[in-house]
Amino acid sequence: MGFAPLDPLLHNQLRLAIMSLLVGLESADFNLLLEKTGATRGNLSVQISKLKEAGYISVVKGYKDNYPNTECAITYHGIRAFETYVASLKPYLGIG
Amino acid sequence: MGFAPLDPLLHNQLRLAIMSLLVGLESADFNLLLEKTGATRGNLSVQISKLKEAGYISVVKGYKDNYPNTECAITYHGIRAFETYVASLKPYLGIG
DNA sequence: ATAAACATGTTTATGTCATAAACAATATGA
DNA sequence: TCATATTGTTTATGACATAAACATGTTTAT
Repeated sequence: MGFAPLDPLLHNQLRLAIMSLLVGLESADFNLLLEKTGATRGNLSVQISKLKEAGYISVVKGYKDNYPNTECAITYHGIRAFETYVASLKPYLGIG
Repeated sequence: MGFAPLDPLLHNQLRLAIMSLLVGLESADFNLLLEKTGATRGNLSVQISKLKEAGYISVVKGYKDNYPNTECAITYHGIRAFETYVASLKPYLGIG
């Protein structure tokens, strides 16, 4: 029942929300994440970059209806990290 | 299933560990928290101060075996905040 | 008795990070 | 063509987490 270290990348409200959404979706574009998380565009852009940098999500830039479109999806590595984070966090919360 | 804001004071590994320990104990002194959390003294001191400042814990300074001793206990307000935090976090984790 | 080592915390300094504001590029509509 | 909207990126800054340095007193060794 010790306290395991928490992945700093996931221990952040916005990044965690992004990951939480992506584990339940095939993929999500920038605007969907924007709407679901309530973040600002700037912040969302930065945090997507960090998650991509870590290999937790894949990011594909394309176009949709003539406009730029950024499509995000969680990777296998990201799923593993998310699950590990959740498991590590539980003892802190008195769960499990 | 929206993402509620997370209490920034509790969304920190060390402060959360402190609170997690205190909800399960009558009280704990500085050294016990030090040992159980694995934190440095400086960091522990700072985070205890912040939790006290917020009224989440009470801090009583006394002496034990001739040495300074800092005894911490969670307050009712702290318990409420912790429970709220846990409840708010669950949707992020896909729990409940 | 004095110095060295130990015990318990606090304060300060600094590098990192989260965030919003400013910017860029393109598209659409009047 | 000018203004406005859409989609995102870059930058600037203020807050924060952390460790190092410091302060105060105690015990032990000599």
